[in-house]
Amino acid sequence: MLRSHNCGELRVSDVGCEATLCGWVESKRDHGGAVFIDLRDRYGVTQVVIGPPEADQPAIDFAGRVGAEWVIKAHGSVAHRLEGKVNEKLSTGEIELRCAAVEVLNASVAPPFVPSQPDLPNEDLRLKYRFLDLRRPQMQRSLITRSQIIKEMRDYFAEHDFIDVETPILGRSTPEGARDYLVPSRVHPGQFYALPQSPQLYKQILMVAGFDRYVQVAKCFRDEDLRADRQPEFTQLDLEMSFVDAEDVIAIIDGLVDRVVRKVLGRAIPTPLPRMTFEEAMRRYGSDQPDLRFAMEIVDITEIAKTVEFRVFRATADSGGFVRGIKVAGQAEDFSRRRLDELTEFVKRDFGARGLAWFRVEADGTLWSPTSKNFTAEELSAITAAMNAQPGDLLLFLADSWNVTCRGLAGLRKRLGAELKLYSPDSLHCSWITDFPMFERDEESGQWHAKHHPFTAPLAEDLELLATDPAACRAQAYDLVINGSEAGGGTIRIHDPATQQQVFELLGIDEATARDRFGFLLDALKYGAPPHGGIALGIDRWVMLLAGLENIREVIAFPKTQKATDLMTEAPGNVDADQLNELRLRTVSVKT
RNA sequence: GGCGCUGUAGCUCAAUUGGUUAGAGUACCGGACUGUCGAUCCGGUGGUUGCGGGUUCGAGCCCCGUCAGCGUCGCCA
Repeated sequence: MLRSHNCGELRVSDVGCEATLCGWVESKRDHGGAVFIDLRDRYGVTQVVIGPPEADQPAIDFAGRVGAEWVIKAHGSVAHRLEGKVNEKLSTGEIELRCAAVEVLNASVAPPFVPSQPDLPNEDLRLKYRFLDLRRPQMQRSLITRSQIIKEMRDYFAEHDFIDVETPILGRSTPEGARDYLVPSRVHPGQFYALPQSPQLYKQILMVAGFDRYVQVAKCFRDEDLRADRQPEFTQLDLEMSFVDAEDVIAIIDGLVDRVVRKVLGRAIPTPLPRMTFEEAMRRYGSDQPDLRFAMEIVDITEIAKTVEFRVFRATADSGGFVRGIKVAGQAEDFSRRRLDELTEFVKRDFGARGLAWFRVEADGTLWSPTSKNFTAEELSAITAAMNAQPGDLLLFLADSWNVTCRGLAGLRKRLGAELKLYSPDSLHCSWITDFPMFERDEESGQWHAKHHPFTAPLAEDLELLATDPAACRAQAYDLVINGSEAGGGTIRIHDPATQQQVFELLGIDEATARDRFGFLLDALKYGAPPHGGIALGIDRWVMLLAGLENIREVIAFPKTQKATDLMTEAPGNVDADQLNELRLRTVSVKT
């Protein structure tokens, strides 16, 4: 090692010792006759002093010429700082390293920004110079937290008899699901591998093979548009277990959550984690990933709406729609017309709502709204009672289809929760959402789609509904939700060929297609497949949520932009004509 | 693909209603300085206001297009 200590460990107890430090020049204070350098590495910052009596003037002048982000080595003796010169901001602030000279290991050109800069540079600049951005203590903390979380996961599963098995990155494209990233085959011109959206099929095969408990930190790829919490390549903690039901998988993950939160955050989270069915989540929060850090539950006033004059409510309720709303406690005064117009625009634009009805609860407990003249006093007080509204509250209602009221109110809830700071930044709420529907119906084509994936087993008591009422058929599926974000999801799988066949038929996957795309799984299921199930956890999201960050790029060393490019490497890029020829590929331009 | 926000010196930002030569801090360069820790002091370099077009006597500011980053809807079994 070029160093004897790191830049975060020297203390008063080391005073008098010799030490050699290596690191980056975080800042330099040049007094002509003495130079102070804050030397930074992953572990911290230590002040290095080059001045008399240790250093002669040429050495001091030399030290004065080092610049920001130069890499230097400093050898000297650890000394108490002078009386009253302790720096409270540094863990090493009671001491300094007094050196006769510094050695430059590598100079740096003037960086476009420095890691210690208080205002973050624009994100495109951070991504282009990621090697500088990653020097920032915040980024180092995030990636260290990520490493710790993964370490705890691996330890936990190793202790529970899980076997880590790697599965291929070059696989084959399967129908349904997200858009695949494709890799052309040179050996088989015109044919393509697909990068895995998840190791789903492989892990089921591993169960058939008798591995019993499988785990993997798996890179996954989905060619869909990005979001603040979504990257085209991401990492899952993927696992699968044999001879289990949903309770067993949930129990294992409860234990994992407890351990990771305890070991990494030093906090306790009560387990078993609370659970809620899909139906309840949609009814109370309008979302299958509700943010349970705050209440603001949805209230259904459709029955009241059926009796009122107000056409928007009445017509919706009478034609099978729903009138549902939320209460924004104590905010009647703080929401101007303009702000309410903004919310109206928001639910129209983002969720296709026809409008937003709102009421203020006046001091005397009566409701006021631009449309309140369309209601009788009795109707208004019925609404007040249903919403359990108090003077000063603001009531927001959507009158629409079930789906639009769910999505719109969930959107409002999420937005208002953040804007009004209805939860503390460090609150952590984990819960399970269970009993998802097996299928969703495409509203236009009427085609059924698997809500999770086509290998998901129905609840035993709903098995008959497969044939009679697919919409009502619930799945043995469970999602882990952390702070309103989907942090994991899994299912018990179908291990019976007849049921699998039935599901494929419903999904419109004919036998030939099924055989072509995943015949190997169907074959495997015939050779003694144990009942099995599992789950995949979104590691990037776990880290983001546990670190209290709002963006997944903050926990990924080299993330992609919203247009799926890497600003540092400039991927994707062009390739040589030779490479394309070898693959029998040609690009075509498409007029837009 | 739709909607929205942002783009001014290397970096972070300012610039009144559309009005003089686009400013500040920091970084950088030169100089001074022995106890600083956002060092300080003196001096200096640095601008096609993302790009293209338009309106106007006059555009950083208004309009259209375009590029990039971000947020979001669609999409994400």
